[in-house]
Order: sequence, then C-alpha cells, then structure tokens
Amino acid sequence: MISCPKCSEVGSIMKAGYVRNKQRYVCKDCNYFFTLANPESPVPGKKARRHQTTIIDIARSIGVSNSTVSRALHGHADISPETRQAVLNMASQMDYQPNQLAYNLVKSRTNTIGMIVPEFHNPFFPNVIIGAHHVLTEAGYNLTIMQSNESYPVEVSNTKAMLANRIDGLLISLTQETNNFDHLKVFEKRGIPLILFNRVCDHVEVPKVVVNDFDASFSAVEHLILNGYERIAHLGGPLTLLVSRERLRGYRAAMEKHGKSIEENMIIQGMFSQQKARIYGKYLLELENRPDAIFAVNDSAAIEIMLLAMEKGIRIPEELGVVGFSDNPESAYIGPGLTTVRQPTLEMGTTTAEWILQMVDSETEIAMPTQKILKTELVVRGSSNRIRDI
Amino acid sequence: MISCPKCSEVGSIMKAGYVRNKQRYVCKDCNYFFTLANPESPVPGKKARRHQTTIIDIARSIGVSNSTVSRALHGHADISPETRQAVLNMASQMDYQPNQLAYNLVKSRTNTIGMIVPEFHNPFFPNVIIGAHHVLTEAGYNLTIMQSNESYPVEVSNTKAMLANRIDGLLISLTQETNNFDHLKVFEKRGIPLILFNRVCDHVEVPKVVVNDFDASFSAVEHLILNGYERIAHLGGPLTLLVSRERLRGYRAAMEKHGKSIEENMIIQGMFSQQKARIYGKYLLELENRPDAIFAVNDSAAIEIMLLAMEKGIRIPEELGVVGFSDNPESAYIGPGLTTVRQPTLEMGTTTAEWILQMVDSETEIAMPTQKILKTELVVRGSSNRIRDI
DNA sequence: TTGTAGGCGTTATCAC
DNA sequence: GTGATAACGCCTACAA
Repeated sequence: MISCPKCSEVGSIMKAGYVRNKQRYVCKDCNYFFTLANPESPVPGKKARRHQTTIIDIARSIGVSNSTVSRALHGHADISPETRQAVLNMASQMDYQPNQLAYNLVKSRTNTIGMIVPEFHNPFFPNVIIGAHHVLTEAGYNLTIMQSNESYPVEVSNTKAMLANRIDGLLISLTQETNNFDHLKVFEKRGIPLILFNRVCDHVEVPKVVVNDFDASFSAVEHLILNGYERIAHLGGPLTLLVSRERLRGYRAAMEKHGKSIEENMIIQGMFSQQKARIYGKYLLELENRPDAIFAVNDSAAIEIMLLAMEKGIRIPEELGVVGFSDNPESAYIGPGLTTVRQPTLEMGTTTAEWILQMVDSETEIAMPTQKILKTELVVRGSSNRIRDI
Repeated sequence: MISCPKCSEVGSIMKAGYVRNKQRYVCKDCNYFFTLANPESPVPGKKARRHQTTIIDIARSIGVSNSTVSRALHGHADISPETRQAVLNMASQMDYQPNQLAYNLVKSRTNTIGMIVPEFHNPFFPNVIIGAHHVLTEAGYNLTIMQSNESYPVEVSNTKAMLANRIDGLLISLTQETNNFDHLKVFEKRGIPLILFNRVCDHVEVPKVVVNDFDASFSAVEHLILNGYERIAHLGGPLTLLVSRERLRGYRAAMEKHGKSIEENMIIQGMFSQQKARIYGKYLLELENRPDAIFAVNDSAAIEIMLLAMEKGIRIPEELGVVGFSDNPESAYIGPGLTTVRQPTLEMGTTTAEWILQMVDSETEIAMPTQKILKTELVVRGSSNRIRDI
C-alpha cells in the first residue's frame, strides 16, 4: 500500500502518469504529486559523491600541469595561445565549473557582499535591495541577503554567519530591539568593511546612510499645522532606533516653532506592528479630547488609523488629519489618499553599494565618507489637505 | 585644499567634529561626511592581511594538536572534559571564528540554499522569501537570494554563480523571457536538488510548486460572467510562461462554458510592465466596441486599467468590470476595491523550503513529490461586483 | 612558457 | 584520548 509522503494518507493515492520512466502518483487529499524511491539504492550509507571535474582533470587530459591550466583559465599572460586554447576547449568539453569555495579559501575573499535587513513586510527593504543589487551585480559582486526578522538574537547569528562565510563587506539595517552593538564591533576589529543604513546607531564608527528623518518629520508636522490642525499626536517607533528618535525630535521642533503645546499623552512610541498600531490608534481616537491630527511613524500605522477613523465615522481630513512615512503603494489609493514622506529607497541601495565597493576595493585606507543623508519628499494627498476648507 | 570625495567640490567643505580621533569633514554641497586618509599608510601595495586566529593557533597556544582542537570544538566524543574546556576557553579568548569556507571545502556542502527570483517590484516574491526563510533558518540553513531581473542572461549567470558557490540546493522562479533550459539541466546532471516554483516550465523533471492558475483564472472569469459581464477581455502575461498559458486557458474555458464568444482581438499577451499595461489597457478601452470587463494577469495591470478608466470617466463596476491577480496591498484600497486572486505566497515559500530540505538531507533517493498545486482564493471587491445593479 | 611544491583552514582516517 | 597526515580544489612564488 502506498502512502502519501506529505500527509501519510493511504486511501487517496492515484496514479498520475510517468516521470523519468517511473510511475507518478498524486494524493487527492493534499495535492501532492510524487514518485517512489528506487528499491535498489546503491550501497546505502555510502554516498556516491559524484566527481566534479577539477583543474587537475583538465591538466591530465591534455598533459600539462595544473598551474598551466589555472593560468590559462584566468587569462594570465605568459602562456602560449595554443595551450590556452587547448585548455579552454577541454574545460568546456569536460563541463568544468570552477570551485568558488576553493578559490575563496586561497584568496581569502569571496566577491560577495552581505546584507542584513530586519523585515520584508514593507516594500522599503526590497527596494533598497533592488538598488544595491544593481550596483553590485554591475561590479561583478554577489549580494547575499539575510533577514533578522526584527530579532536581536537572529541579527547576531546572521552577522556570525556572514563572518564565517567571509563576505567581503556587510550592509546592515538594525532590528528595532538591537541595543547592544558588540556584534558590529567585531567587523571594525577585523577590518571588514561595514556600512549601516536606515536603521543606524551611534555606537559604532562606520559609514552610515540615512534619510533626513528630522527634516522630513519637521515638514510633515509643519504641513499639518499649516493646514490648520492644532492638536497633533505622534505615533512613533521604538526609541531604540535613531530613526524614531529623529522623527520625534522633528515633531517636537515643528510644534515648538509654531507655538503649539505638546500633550505628552499624545505621543506614543512603540514597536512596529500592525497590531500595536491598531491598539495605539484606538487609544488616541478614544481620548476624551482626541487629537485632530496624527503623524505616524510609517504608512502601515497611518493606514490602520485611517481605517479606524472610518469605522468610527470620523471624517478625514475634515475632523482628522493623517500623515504617514514611506509612501507604500497602497497609500496612494486608500480613502482620500495618504499624505506621506517618500523615501529614496533605490538611492539608499545604490549609495550603500557604491560605498561598500569603494571600501572593499581599496587596498589602503582612503578618504571615506562617514555619513550620507538622503533627501525625502513630502507627498501631499487628501488625508491632510483641508486648506480649502478653512 | 580638501576636496569632497564624492562631488570633488572644494569650496563647500566644512569641519564637522571628530571621529576616531580624526578630523571629520562635511561637504555642504552633496551632504557627504568624510574623513581623510592616513598619509602614513603602512607599506603601500603590500596589503597587511591581518591574521585570523585559526584552529592551529589555538592548538599551539595550549599545546595540543589541531585535530584535538577540531574535535573539542565540535563536541565530538572521545575527548577529556579538561582539554575540551581548555580549548573552548582559548577559542573564545582568542576570538576564534571558524572559517566556513574551509569547512565547506572539505565537506563539500555549504548548508546554504539558493533562491533566484525574477523581480522584487511586487510583494509576491518578498513574501515567498519570508516563508522560505523561516523554514530554512529553523533548519539551520542559510538562504542566499539572487535576482535575475527578468533577464535570461542574468538568470544563467546567477545559476552559474550558485553552482560555483556550491549551494546545496536551488529554488528558482524563471524570468519571463527564459525559453532555454540548459542551465537548469546542469543541476539535474550534477545531482543538485532543484525546485521550480511559480514560474515553472515543463522542460525539466524536478519538483514544482505552483498555484492552480487554471482554476483561479476560470473562477475569476466566471465570477465576471455571473455578474452580468458579456464581452470580457484578457490582458495576459507573456506566453513563454506556463503561468500565463494556464491563465489564458482558464479564461477560455470559462467563456466557453458559459457560451460567450471570444473575440481574439480582446486577448492580449504581453510582458509584465507598468508601461505595457498602460498601452494595452488604452488599446482595449479605446476599441470601437470596447469590452465591458477585463481580466488582467496581475494587479499592477489591473490597477493601471482602473486608473485609465477613471481618467476616461468610465464607471467601475457599472460600465467596466476589472479583476486582477495577486492581491497586492494597494488592491484593497484603490477605487471601489479591486477584485483579485489571492495567492498563498507564504505557503509557497514554506513548501518549497520544506521540499528542498527533504531532498538535500536525504542520502539516498526518496519518495519525492513532483508537483504541488497550492490553492488560491478569489477576493471579491467593488471593481467587479454589480450583481445588485442587475 | 611551463612545472614543482607549498599553502589556504578544516575534517577524517589512521595509528599510537 | 590524542596526534600525524592526507585530503578538499585552487593559486602562486620560485625553479627550470
């Protein structure tokens, strides 16, 4: 009796054609298609590691030494055109694929840049990746990406893995819970190029690429004020992040400049999460004397607030102004449109990539920028635009 | 005179504090912060490759052999607790980091799964990555991601890089222009586990993970028909992709089942791109006898069509029904809401990951599923829902 | 122009 | 229990 390798169901197995001359089955229950193992498996336990053709194989088959082959393959000078051709021919004939592992071991460089990002839920980091990927690929580098999932332990283990894999340089954006930075100092100590981007910290002296969070936040809040909003709340991110602190600072500065009193219970700093955004949003909108505008740390939170407001019948922008941060795709389409701060994500990717290449390629220490502040842009949409109503 | 390393500007350099005891400068022009190189760089050209502490260093410092150290580090049996402790202590004291490269070379496995995706613009692949990443990390594997950028040559070079880096298994989703599959057959020949997902092809006999494109497409179109739409157009993807062909097939089947005549000039197959979607959408909406509904191959295209319709004053869903595919975040918020097919992206990630682990971990051939068809779900929103109007 | 030999950092197989 | 020593696949002085 055949049982499904996935759900172990026995009754629902049906034949489903052939593949590689073997009967194919499908489990009607869980949709699995599968074939059966060969009963006569060769010498079980003794894994027959199939031999990959190496440089030595090529050498032997055309009667030269391995160093000659090596030189031919790398187009070194001082090698006769005939031998080079012979080697090249034989290489492709034998389907030779260089073993990057061995190469890396002896050269002790991997031609690979590592990148650690905290999350993949928002389009922000994918976009940064697009930018960095483009530059690195052009330069002949690989990009290997890891995801810390907003977890400090995972971030530490990621950096260890990067170290162990001997990446040539690392681009990292910290998790929202990272407040110990020893795992980054290791890179400094080892002389491995490191760049922080977006989610940076002060505790380590390496180049950083950020956006002008303070200015962006300032003008976002000022924009609300200029639209006649008086009692503006701030739904901020975790204060472990410099990003959050800067945005908070911008908020305060704008409020002060315009002589608005800040009610401290209208400032909430919390972790990034849909759930939290909803909880805090609810709190704010149910305050006895609720705010007439909310500046949120990101678009997800802002949208959550808009949805809440709609549920409660609070009109946007008449009764409540909302501004977000990031310009997610959905922000253009929700309700009256969400006013938000557009971030130069692609540029952040290309900039970090260009810098890390500079650092990696330079034999000796060179003039290295220590910080780049990219410019954001306030995208005004309906959620905050009530100038016409005043 | 100091010039900015980025923009070469000379006049706009200002001092900006200190970093690592060196004067820091900022270029007011382009926002670069930088420090200057040390003039007394040590023996230029002779890169002082700093020695990483190896297993041998540890061995020497406590007077044992390297094999003993190796064994202690890996918790092998047959080693006295004292030596083990001594080794472990010394290792952390000397800040030892194992060289994964060397390890990989001798074990000829890398504990790394590769993944090649065609694009990062839609949230689809990032979500698949989230799923796969989760499973692989749990299992102690690394995930290294590459992006082919919808380019066949890049895809080929990506697979080569994966091969050279000796990944233990590969997950791949093809580009829209891939129609030669030799680069995949290499994996079969070498016995390297390979799984195709989402963008699959028939030309290679490996496990595949897809969604029920035919059924999804069928019910999307049937849904339109049941809402009283008569002349339904299909804006499809490139026919190189099985995905596109399946969706087209579903469209035709639904139309036929309900006795609707298919007008061939209302079927357009094209590459995925915002621009193309706009061009084709314009064509369709400006046809003399324009369709009363459009089923698009993805949400980006569908949204482009909705925007076009709005520009033209065509009312949705009254005069035009629209259905997309993928359920992007913005689809919930645009206009009356976009009816679309939700894909189980996370599950696609976890499934492929689980399978590749099975394939990688098994010493001998095992019962391997050959195909899994994940179920989609039609999310009905305002863009197609005019039953109440009929 | 080509070959020889040593080394990159580990693990594994023997001996002892 | 522990220690030589041979792989793993490749590069590169140095020799020839």
